[in-house]
Amino acid sequence: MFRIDGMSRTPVYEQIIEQVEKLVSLGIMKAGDQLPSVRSLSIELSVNPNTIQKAYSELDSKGIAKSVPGKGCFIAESAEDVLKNAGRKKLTTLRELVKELALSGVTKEEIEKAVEDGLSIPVEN
Amino acid sequence: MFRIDGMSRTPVYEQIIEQVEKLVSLGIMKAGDQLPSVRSLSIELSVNPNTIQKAYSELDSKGIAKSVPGKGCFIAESAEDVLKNAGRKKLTTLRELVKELALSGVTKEEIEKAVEDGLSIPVEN
DNA sequence: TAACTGTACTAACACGCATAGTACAGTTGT
DNA sequence: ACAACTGTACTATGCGTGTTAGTACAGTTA
Repeated sequence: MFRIDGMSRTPVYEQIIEQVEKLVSLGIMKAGDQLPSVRSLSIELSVNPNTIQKAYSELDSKGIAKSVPGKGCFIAESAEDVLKNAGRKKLTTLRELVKELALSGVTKEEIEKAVEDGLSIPVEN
Repeated sequence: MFRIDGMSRTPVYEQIIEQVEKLVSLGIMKAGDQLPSVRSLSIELSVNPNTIQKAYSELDSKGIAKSVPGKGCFIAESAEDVLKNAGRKKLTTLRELVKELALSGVTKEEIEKAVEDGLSIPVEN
């Protein structure tokens, strides 16, 4: 269910966070669904339990997951909303990236084509 | 001429690189123009000379600047081309960001508007 | 010659990521 | 009640990287 890229510069715990968010965004996981336990996932990914806990506790802080001692870690009711709002904030990043591309000489057409591609391609991974 | 954000997670030397690239992209600096000396810039930004050197030597590796012992560090002839090609590669980043936004529930219209904004707004900073 | 330039090198420190190990408390099924 | 699971907390350690500090050397220029 999860996959870690050991060569990536982004920390393992962040990779996990991103993947959980992606699963929710894709509708593969919904509010109430249980995430793998800290220990089982740590074994599956061959990482330390503390690393998983860090990811889960951060997901908890964000309002994307809810950890319940003794029971497990579950997707929170607020998850979808949180991600939707986070997405809106990323629009700023998009604006800046487009500006940056335009500055470095990439044509308007190339940019618009890339956007179109991103919008049309349904899903992979 | 340069500004460092100490709170940012991106290393100081990378911030310098980005700003040099931006200056070239904006046409503010052109091939042959001299960058501040390692020592003077280190004082101006209150960072270690080694940090500046790291930035300059990386800019040299990229083909954006050319360091000449005894003389200084200058914008390379190849700078514009290098940045133009780098920009094209960032189109992939753009595609992925758009896909990510679409996934998290941001509408096509919102995305296209952000792109339009990025394309239209002339320049600031 | 003096004052500037880039370059090279070692040592040290700080911080964050990750590991290792242990322990405690709540929940669940038998 | 017990065993087996859950999340949580805490300390200690190792490691990589970014940064600082200090010194030194070589080329350029006035």
